[in-house]
Amino acid sequence: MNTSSRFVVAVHILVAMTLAQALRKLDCLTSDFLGASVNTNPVVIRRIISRLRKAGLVDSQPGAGGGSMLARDPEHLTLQEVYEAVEAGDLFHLHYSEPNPYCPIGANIQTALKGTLEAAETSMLQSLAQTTVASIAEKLKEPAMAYLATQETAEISVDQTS
Amino acid sequence: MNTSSRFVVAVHILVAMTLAQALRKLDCLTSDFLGASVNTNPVVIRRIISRLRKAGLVDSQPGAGGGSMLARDPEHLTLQEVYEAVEAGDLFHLHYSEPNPYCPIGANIQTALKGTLEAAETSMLQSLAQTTVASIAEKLKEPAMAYLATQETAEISVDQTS
DNA sequence: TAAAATGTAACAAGAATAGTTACATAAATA
DNA sequence: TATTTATGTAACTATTCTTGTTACATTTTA
Repeated sequence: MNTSSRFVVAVHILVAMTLAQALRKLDCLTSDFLGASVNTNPVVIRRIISRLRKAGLVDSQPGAGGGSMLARDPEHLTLQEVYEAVEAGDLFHLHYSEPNPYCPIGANIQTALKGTLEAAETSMLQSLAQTTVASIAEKLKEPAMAYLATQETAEISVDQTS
Repeated sequence: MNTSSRFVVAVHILVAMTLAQALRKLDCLTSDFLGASVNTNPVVIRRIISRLRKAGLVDSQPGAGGGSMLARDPEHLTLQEVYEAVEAGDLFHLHYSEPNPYCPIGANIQTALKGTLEAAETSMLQSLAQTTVASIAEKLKEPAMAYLATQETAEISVDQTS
């Protein structure tokens, strides 16, 4: 009755990259860093990034100083594309076992429902297409800037005590 | 990434009831009969009917001659109502473990996404609301009538041989 | 009272997701 | 060149959800 959490985590990752780029000019974020933000294992992050990379939404760089970064302008990257990159298959499950082909209902129900189910999935995707990664990042810009300010203060105080 | 098959099976059940009522004036269908049409165990049918009953879409009658029947006019029963009767919870999963509350992204991403996710789910439901159980049943009327004709012929031939 | 239904608990099987460890590979740097 | 720091991915476990199945109490009709 629901999607995996991959979609929401994928948006989280892309928003983090958008803000890192906009606020700190960071070109790469590591799966360790992203795992700490999402609160999961770095391998879970790398698996989702792997799907985003295959869809052309991010690039990755192995080795020291590496990580992943946006491959697309977040202003023109919609949540529909993110959804399609990380969620596989149709939204609606059909019957697990094929319905009885000798029953006139069983033999025809899936064909009869096809159009309705496709239209419903398309409506959902068109709704997601109205939102961009940049627009979500914009909502988080304020708290992110406030956070960075405290971080820089903390760094200074660390410098002072060392 | 998808719903359970309960939704499609629920529509199957309701369409069967609609056609039984329209073509044969049958007031009740048993879970055995429906299980044979859907191609699953009768208990699976009874579990789905249990949800439909709690939502007020069908009535059931225990005992000999019992079964289940529509409690609503199929002309005004939409697939949105069927979906909501058998699928629980939100369409989109949020993070499994709460994202890091000390990260400005982790602390705010769910709130920032809420509106978009709700709008997408609502779009899907509004699309399902455009289709009634009766309109799906109408598509199956032709094959169902053809099937009943062969069944009656078979019954007659059985009568003749007995 | 017997037969034919439902309702539901209990348990097994299967699939998908997420979490974890491990390790090969790649790139930067000392 | 060797070390460090990343990614990529395989393998395995745990959890959750769904479905399938058996069993049995309960209800209704005949």
